[in-house]
Amino acid sequence: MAAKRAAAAAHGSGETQGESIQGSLKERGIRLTRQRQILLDLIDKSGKHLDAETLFQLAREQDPKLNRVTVYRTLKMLKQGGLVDELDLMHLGGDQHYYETRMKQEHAHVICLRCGKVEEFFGEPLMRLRRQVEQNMGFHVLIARTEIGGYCVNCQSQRLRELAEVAAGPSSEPNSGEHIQPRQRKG
Amino acid sequence: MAAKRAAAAAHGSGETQGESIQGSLKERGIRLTRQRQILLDLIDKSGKHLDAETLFQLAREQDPKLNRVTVYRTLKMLKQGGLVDELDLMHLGGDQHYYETRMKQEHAHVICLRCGKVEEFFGEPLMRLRRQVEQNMGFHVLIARTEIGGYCVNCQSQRLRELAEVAAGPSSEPNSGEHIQPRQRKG
DNA sequence: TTTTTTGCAAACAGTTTGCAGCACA
DNA sequence: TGTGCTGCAAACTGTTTGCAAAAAA
Repeated sequence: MAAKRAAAAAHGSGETQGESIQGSLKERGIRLTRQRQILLDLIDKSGKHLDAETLFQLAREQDPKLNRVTVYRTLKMLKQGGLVDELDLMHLGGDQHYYETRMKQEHAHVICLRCGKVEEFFGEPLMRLRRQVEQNMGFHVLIARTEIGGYCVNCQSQRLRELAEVAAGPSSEPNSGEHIQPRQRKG
Repeated sequence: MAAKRAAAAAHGSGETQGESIQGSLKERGIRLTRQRQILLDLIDKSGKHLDAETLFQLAREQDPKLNRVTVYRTLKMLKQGGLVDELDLMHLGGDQHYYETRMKQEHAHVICLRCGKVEEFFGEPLMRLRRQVEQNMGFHVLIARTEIGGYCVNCQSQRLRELAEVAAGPSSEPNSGEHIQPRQRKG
């Protein structure tokens, strides 16, 4: 996988939460091209965590000429501008990155290592953690990322069921919601 | 060839964690080859977060024939065996992964995006978070990873100083401790 | 001897770069 | 109309795989 430089970009820390990504870009004098419009729309609307390739596939449905490279460049721009956050989601689906708009409240990502379901956890421990790091270490926090891997409720009971009826085939009905699929290489 | 040395004895790091990695492996019936011995020693001793390439370079000093692939395979094995944790450290140094032994207490990694210093934060918010995720969501947590990016105390004052004396050259004395260097590509 | 494990070369995934031409402000 | 943006091809990084030879148990 490729290397990317995690440039210490100037994330405007106390930013006004109400603005759309599009608005923010315009303010920064960044051109709002057709391609970018498509990509921003997708990122903005899709509640899911998209990776570059998925985003590319979706974008191509609207503009078949749109190039993969443009997706990467746009994502990089948004990341450096502090408009999207980059996630790894425990690398369950491979080594690609996932993106979400940065407008939301701070949260952890809770990933089921069995079914790939991704849930978000909001709560005071996260604020507390941030505050403590800032106070105890004098650190100025710009980005915080928490990812938790394990087994979701469904998969836990699922597993018990499977252990019980050893002979039966897989009858698992996956949870609703967002899932990333554990990736396996060729071979 | 150099015989195997039961290195479990003396590791100068004052931690008597109970089990050594080597011990755990033996229990699992995994062969303790010369190469693995070297790699395990390095991972165990080095307090730092090593990536595969660095580990490879260090290992090669002891055994010039040792191959990069062996490093990856060993790391994969250790990861799957739950003996080491895989970190991203905010991708500051690129997209490679970093590794640390899993024996320690749960902690967050706090990375300065300017000087690359990596510090560890231990504290109750982390336990609290884990507990809440388990209780509120019925989730069974296996791995938790928190990475925080921002500016360390030194770099904050450093920045002020730089803004003040615009003309002067870089006089920054980096912090002591572990640093990863923000990487830039060719070109 | 039997079963792993290694080394080597080559493939692979995800991402980035260089450059000529196109398009937005 | 000029500067920024796009598409294309090709490079690049980090990692994995297939297979024969080497080394543990």
